[in-house]
Formats: sequence, C-alpha cells, structure tokens
Amino acid sequence: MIWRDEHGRRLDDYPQPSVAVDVALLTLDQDGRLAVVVHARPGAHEHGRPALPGTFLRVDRRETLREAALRALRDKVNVTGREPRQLAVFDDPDRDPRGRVLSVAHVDLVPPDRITGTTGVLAPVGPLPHPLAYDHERVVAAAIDHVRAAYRRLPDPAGLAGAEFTLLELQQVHEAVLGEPLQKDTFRRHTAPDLVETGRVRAGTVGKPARTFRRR
Amino acid sequence: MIWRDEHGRRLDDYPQPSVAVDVALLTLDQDGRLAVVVHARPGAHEHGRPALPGTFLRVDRRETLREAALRALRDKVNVTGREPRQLAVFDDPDRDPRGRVLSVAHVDLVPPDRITGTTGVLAPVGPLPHPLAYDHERVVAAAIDHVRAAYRRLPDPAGLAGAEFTLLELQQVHEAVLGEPLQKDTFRRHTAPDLVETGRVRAGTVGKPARTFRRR
DNA sequence: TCAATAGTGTCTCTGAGACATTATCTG
DNA sequence: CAGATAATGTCTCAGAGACACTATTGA
Repeated sequence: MIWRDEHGRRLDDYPQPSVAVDVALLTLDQDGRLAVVVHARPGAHEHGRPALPGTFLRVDRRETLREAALRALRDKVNVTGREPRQLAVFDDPDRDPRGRVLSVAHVDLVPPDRITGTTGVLAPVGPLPHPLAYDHERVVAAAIDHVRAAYRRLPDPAGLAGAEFTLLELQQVHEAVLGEPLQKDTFRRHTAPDLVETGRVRAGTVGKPARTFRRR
Repeated sequence: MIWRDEHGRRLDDYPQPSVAVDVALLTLDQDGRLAVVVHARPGAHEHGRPALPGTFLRVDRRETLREAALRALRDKVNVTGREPRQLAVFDDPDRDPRGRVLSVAHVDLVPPDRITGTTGVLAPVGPLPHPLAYDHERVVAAAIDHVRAAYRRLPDPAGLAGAEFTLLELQQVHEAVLGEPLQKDTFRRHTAPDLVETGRVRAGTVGKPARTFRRR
C-alpha cells in the first residue's frame, strides 16, 4: 500500500531531514560537582571543539530516539546510560554545515561509578572551559535546568547516592546538583517523607552513627 | 564540500525519517471552556478519526519547526497561530502506517476571536467525544498540562482575556483553563502584583464598576 | 432603599527556615 | 570525659486560603 497526501505525493517525494540525538550526560566528578561528559573527537567541521555524544537516528533499524541516545553513549563515550529524557528539538537550518540536521537533545544523569570506563572527558558545568561544538552549550544549560527541577521535587530521582545512603550523603548529592548549600534540618524534614528507613546504621566513623535510608 | 562521518558515509547514505509537526491548538469555546481545534479530513489510513492540524516539515524550503506549525494551522484549519511551543517528539516506529514519521508535537493557545474563520471543529477537552487519530490524544493531554502549568505561574500568559480586562474576567479565563473554580480574593492577591491598572473602569452593568488592568 | 458586584481587613493554618538542644557514637 | 556527628524540639515569619465586612454603582 502506497499512501499519498492531498497533493498525490508520497512521503519520500519530499526531501527529508537527518535526525540526530545529542545527550548531555551529567554526573558528579571526583570533587562532588556536577559535570558533563564530552568527547574530544568531533567532526573536522567543528574545528576540534568538544561535543556532546550524539549520533544519527538509524531509521533502517527501526530505532527509537531513546535507543539512539543510549547507543550514542555506548559508542561515543563508552557509558551505559540509564534513562535519557528528551529536552527539545534544535532545528536551526544552519546549525550543522553538513546539511539539514535536526537534533533531539536529551539529558541523562548517572552515578559516577558508571563513568569509570569512559572514553570521554568530564567537564565541570558552569562556565565551561572551552566552547562546545554546535549549539551544545544550550543543550547543557537545558539539561541542568531539567535535573535541578527534578531534584527540587524529589530526593535523588537519578539515584546518584546509590541504593542505600545516610541523610548527609543524600544532602551532599543534592548540594552538588543544585549548586548551593542546604540546611540539614530543613533538608531532612523536606525529604524524609519520601524515604524509607532500612533499619541499619552507617557505623565505623566518629560520631553518632547515621541511619541509612532507601528511596521509596 | 562533502562531509563524511567516521565510517566514510555521507548524511544521506543513511535512510532519513519524515518529520511532521502536529499542533494542539487550544482556545475557549462559546461556553468558556477549554477546547481543541481538530479537523475532520484526515488521511484514509486514519479511518475518519479527527486529527490535530499537522504537516510535514518542508526541508526544501529551509523551514523551521515553528514555521511548519504555523503553516499547518493556516492551511489545515485557517487559523493564524500565535506562538507554538514544542512539547515532545513522538517516535514510535509504528505510529504512522505510511512509514517512519517522527512527530514534533506543539501547543498553541489563542483567544477565541482568532478561531472565528476556522475550517476546523472545536472539541471540548476532557473526555473527548471521539478518539483522535494517531497518538494525538497524548498530544492534547501534554498540551493541557503545559498551559495549566503556565497559568498557575502567571496571569493569562496567552492573552485570552484580551489587552484590557477586569479581574473577574481574568479569573473566569483562569477557571476555564485550569478547569476548577477559584476564590476571588485569593486570586486577586495572587495576580495583582503582575498587573498594572489602566485607570479606567468597566461601567454599564449593575454593581460597582470594576477597574480594568493590563498585563505587565 | 435594595440588589448586585467590587474590593479589602483580618483570622487561621501550614510549611519553610533557622537556632538551639538533646542523643549517641569513637577514642 | 571530650569531641564529633545525628536527630529533633521549637520559635518565627511568610503566604495561602477563607470568611466577613465595607464600598460603589444601577434600578
């Protein structure tokens, strides 16, 4: 069955764009600060500026955008992503000199232990050290907005603190993501209703042992 | 200059998808309820189910997604849109029987007087009378979430109440969008800081004349 | 004067935020 | 016991929400 539109034309009688995905893969660096994974082998047309991991959507494999985002993370920076989420479509006709390329920007936030084997480079967010390729700075900005909004709503939705954690550990993760210090009693009261106690404590250090929690 | 990727292939050596835009065009119907504009001439593959106005992105015209959304509104339902905003990309490989079609869903919210000459049909949102084509019910749901969030933040961001309005008129617009009754004194105190008085009043009816306001 | 609508004073309740105190561990 | 960290009692303040009262018009 060949479908035709109201002008009698088939789908591929119109020129089609290329569709790419780009992923702002965020994590915490060794200093506990929010960082983004970039890779330093961009196309020659990008003058060596580091780029976010990205790839083209493989229509011939019936791939979804989510699958393409996960594949980009695996192939470009050797990270198994977790849950890439769409941010926006960047569609400036001139954004890519190779032709008309729409980019579906994604964000993913993963614990640092998933980053260990990466072939990418951790760049702390904030004032980025070097300009990124394409419009990727805007992608990173949107990604940060997204994860900060999520962390204001719920305790550690991405599980950066691991499965079991003390409230201090959880607070430090939130401070890293939000980029601002938090007050411990306010933080405790705000997050406790969404946590369940494990019944265990984290001993071995000086001071009163802290109870550990899991996310609900 | 012909750019090639790391496998030595050009952009169009890979199959490309078609990219469509679909617009959930919301407005208020004559009863002051939130409604969506649909058109009843969908493709034969949609078994006559009404669809949101949509069209394919015309890459050959260097069109942006925003421009395609505005063109869809003009050509399909004869409405001049205002400010279509991206919601999400729907990318299920089977969502369209004609082939691989990505749909970039948009939302726009316009005053009722822009709808007067439409060739579309106003369908009140909520339990929709008939199922919509494709995955357009999900688009409408996302669109409603979007406009309700916007109306909870600011007074009438889409200008449904016109340029000059009384607080009662503004409240009725908000009640229509949010789908719930509001309290007049709370509403007044919440919105007044974001409004400027015109100095004029709306007289002619019974009762104390109401001052009129403009959005800042 | 009455009915109708506009506008405001004020009370209560809730939750955020901050300070200070108590509790419980190690050395 | 001293020092360190965990956990909580409690005070204050701001804002949402609701009720009731006052103000101003047309009929």
